[in-house]
Amino acid sequence: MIVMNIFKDQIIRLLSDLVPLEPEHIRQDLEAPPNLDMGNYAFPCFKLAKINRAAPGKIAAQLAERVPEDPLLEKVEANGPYLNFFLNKARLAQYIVEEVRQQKDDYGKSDADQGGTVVIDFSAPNIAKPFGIGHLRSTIIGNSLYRIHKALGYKCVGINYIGDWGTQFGKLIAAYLHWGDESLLAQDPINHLYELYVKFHRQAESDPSLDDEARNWFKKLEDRDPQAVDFWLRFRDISLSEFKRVYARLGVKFDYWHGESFYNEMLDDTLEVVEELGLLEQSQGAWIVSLEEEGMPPCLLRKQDGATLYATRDLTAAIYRHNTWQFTKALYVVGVDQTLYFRQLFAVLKKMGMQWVGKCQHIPFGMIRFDGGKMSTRQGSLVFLDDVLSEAIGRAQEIIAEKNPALPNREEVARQVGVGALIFGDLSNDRIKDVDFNWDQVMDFSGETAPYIQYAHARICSILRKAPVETECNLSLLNNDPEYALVSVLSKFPETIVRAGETCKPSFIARYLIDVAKEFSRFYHQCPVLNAEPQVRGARLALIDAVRQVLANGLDLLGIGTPEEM
RNA sequence: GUGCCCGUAGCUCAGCUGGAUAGAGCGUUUGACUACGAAUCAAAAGGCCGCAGGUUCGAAUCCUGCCGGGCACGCCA
Repeated sequence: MIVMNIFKDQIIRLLSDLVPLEPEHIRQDLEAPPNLDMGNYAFPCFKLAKINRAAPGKIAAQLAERVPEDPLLEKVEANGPYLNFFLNKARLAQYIVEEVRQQKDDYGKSDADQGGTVVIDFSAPNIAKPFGIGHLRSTIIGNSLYRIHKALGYKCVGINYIGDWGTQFGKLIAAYLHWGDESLLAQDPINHLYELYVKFHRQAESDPSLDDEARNWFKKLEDRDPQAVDFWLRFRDISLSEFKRVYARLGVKFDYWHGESFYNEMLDDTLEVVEELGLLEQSQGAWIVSLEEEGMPPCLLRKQDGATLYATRDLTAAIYRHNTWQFTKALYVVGVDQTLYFRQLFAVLKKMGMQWVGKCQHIPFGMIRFDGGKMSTRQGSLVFLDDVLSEAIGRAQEIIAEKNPALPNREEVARQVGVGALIFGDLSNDRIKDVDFNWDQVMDFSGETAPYIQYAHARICSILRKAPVETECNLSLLNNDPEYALVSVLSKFPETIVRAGETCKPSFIARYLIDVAKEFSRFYHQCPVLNAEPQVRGARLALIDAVRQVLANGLDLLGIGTPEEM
């Protein structure tokens, strides 16, 4: 039960007695005024104006007269064409603060086991390449969506669909055989593989025979050539252990590490089914599914040389996942550049009669560019995620050394703050937008950032260490402006999570947390807690405890830690 | 060339599915630490919401056309 609905439902009840509209209709029209001194809810009277053929302002004024007094409402006022409802501040404070403090970690969440299973495919780094900041977006957006859906009562399955198969391994093997160095590989595996990968692409521009060589090696790999498999296993292990280190720093976990190679044994079955359905046709030596009717280019499932493609594996993976989890939603957190590809993939599934394809959704995000250009592994213009993490954490350490040198547990706090800043910087903007990677911005911990929110949280913890929350307190004393603004913003947490889940946009949570932290900072500067008179002090302690809880719950949904001191 | 996405303050971005005077942060200028942590707060300056039409009582938001940028478009993933 969401406490805020008590107020909203009551307003709808009062209005539906006075107005010729269905309650659901009223609920839809009810909106939030642009700012608090216009009330908590506003009912626009334009539609009524049409029905009654009267000026909306006049209707609002008449309604204001006729709305009966109610203990939940302080007042109801007409403001132009709007009917504004002001909630009883004392009641609001009591209900909200009480609710947050009772539900604790669960405040804002929906009832468990309501929505079935959501499978989330995210991160999916390519094992032949280093972990660049390009993969950061999928990783943290997916991680947050996982947490948000869990909060909304879904069971979640997080899958890291590692790119551990494909032509790029042929390239890597070919490159290693040409220029590889055993001792370098042992010493600094990631960098060596990266150099090989870059060199391969540079050389292949002038020497196309390298590409043939690479394709050849991949074909051998698919045919289980022992030497090829041996290389593959080695490169895979090196990359995997490196990735796991990065995920640990980021604080990201997965339920399954089913990479592309996981589906190898099932690919023939998939192709067989496609063929039996009469969808497979040969074209220019390759095997394709035509999507002409759908107005799209064909989907390639087998190359001329017989090797499989990304789509073959993705098709198989989708079917496997549906068979295994019977998901109600399957989210693919993958860049916008693959939009057409996913439309093709889903179209093929549909042609195959997989009705559940409607539950599959591509969750696209914009590209990261660097110095104006697209970041490219091939050209070697890659920013390593690990380096970015180190820089951000280092920056946090510097600030701690300067401001709070006695801080216990400095290492972990610096990680939470530095990594938090990085994550928040990404999640706070609409995921569809391209982002320009900018060191200054990443290193700026002031303003609308995770450290700002964490700082508000730490300040609250600091006060609560000095004076724990009292068991009995009179929350109806919370009725001045800053207190009221804080209570109001706290009340919006549950609906914010719902919205973030429905749209798969964690940015709504991030923006919301800025609002909360900002209201708290205002309150903090205007309203003393420890030195307030005893009654008020008790109520304010409870209030800030609720704020602390919401900040922590919200940051957790973004995958950001909340240190008690920083 | 075709299709999809983006265009809001000097910079980075919000703007709640069409509603009230278009909002933040950074940067700039100016104030506030012997009240609970100044990674903070308060205030000022800063806008033809890319351009032009259209729909509507009402448009940054929806439609059309243009301009600018990005991405994708058969043997990569």
